[in-house]
Amino acid sequence: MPHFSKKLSPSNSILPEVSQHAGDRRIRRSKKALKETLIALMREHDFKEISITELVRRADLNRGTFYKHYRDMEGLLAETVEDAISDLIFSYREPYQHTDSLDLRKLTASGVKIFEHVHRHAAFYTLVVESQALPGLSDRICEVIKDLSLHDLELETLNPRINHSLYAGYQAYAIWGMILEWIKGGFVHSPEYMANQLLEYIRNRPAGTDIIHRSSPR
Amino acid sequence: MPHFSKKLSPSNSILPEVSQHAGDRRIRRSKKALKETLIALMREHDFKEISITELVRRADLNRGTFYKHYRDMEGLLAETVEDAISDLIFSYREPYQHTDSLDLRKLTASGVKIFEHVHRHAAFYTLVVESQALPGLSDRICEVIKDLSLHDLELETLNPRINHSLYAGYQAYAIWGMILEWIKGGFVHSPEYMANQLLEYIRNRPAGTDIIHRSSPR
DNA sequence: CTAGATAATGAACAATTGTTGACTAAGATT
DNA sequence: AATCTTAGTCAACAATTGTTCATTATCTAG
Repeated sequence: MPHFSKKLSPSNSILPEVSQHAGDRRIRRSKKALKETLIALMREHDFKEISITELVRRADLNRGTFYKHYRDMEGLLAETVEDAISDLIFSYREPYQHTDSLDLRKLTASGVKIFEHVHRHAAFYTLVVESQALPGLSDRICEVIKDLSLHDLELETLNPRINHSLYAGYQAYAIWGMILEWIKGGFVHSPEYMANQLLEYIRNRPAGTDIIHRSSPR
Repeated sequence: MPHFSKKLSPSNSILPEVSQHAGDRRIRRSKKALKETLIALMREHDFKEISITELVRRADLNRGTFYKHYRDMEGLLAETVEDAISDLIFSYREPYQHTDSLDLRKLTASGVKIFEHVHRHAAFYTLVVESQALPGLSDRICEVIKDLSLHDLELETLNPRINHSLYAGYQAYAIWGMILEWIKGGFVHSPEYMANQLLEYIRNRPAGTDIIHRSSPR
């Protein structure tokens, strides 16, 4: 392991540690340095204020190195986000080995995994969301959630009156909406609480929505 | 009903025609020119490619004029989006005069108005969403939907196990998820269809979500 | 209509951006 | 270990950005 500057934490634990699939060690080193420095700078200034010149100066890299790998600042942030996404996808796929045939369990198991993923990278998500910077972060994440949950739900949703792609968008963004509230609230709830809430929202409908089937409760 | 086919309409009907509350006519003129030119340029290049220099050249304004009103390109786009938001808020508030006490009606009446708003500005929403540019457009719109629907739903949602702010985020982003699918699909559905789908999603739960209470229906 | 206010202009300015080419250093492959 | 490949460096470049200032044009208040 080569020399790290002692200024900040020696290993930046915010970064999801992915996209190390580049063959060349030099590329890995440079990209990692750029991502870590970006995160560090985002803790000090708004994303908008960070200049590429300052970034590479802090990362102790030549400016040309940045442009060799990224088109612009958004490109770097996008790849940093993509690293988190990879972990999300991995986390999401996992629980399916040990689910039984109950659709509800499947859905909430997925939900739990998503919430756990976000919670694991809480510092990262907080930073990115609060930095206004989101280069389509919401959209990218929802795209993933949508694809993943569409894959599950379209087979289960028997009601022929329901438009599947619209419903997938509905569900995916709904979950993301919960996550945003969670983030903005500073993660005061546990991932399990979040999953239980999701379950609650799907299972129980707000007052007045069950007009048609309402009967006397015991 | 916006006209799509023609290349460049003489008066750019995409712009929601708001934020004209600035007292000085010169400011109104400049801002309007900048917004219209921005829209025009976004039909040609990606948002990222548009330079302020080119913008003001096309708008026949001095570059200093731009900086007098906006911090940067995102600022201009943000205000353009804000104009649409104003119309959304207005549209949303409207239907509440003639709703009865049924919460479901209230909710779908709100939904209808939101869908109608988006449909009215279809060209605008398509442009902004497809331009990747969204300076937090999703977030801004959902913020509005959330505030508006939270105002309605928190009083109606009797279930004490439901976290209201989380639920508001859930509902707001869910609607936005539907809208995004709608936009990306090229508005093949009518606003009424969208509202009916929303109703369907809230009223009917997907198969398997009613496990616990499932018993012989009677 | 006049006078004060201020938006718009035009010109400078340092700084940053995005790109290029020649050169050096490091890693991958046999 | 030798060598082919390519990442990283350095310097230069035009272009754009963001800012300032004096001047002119236009608006609003009275």
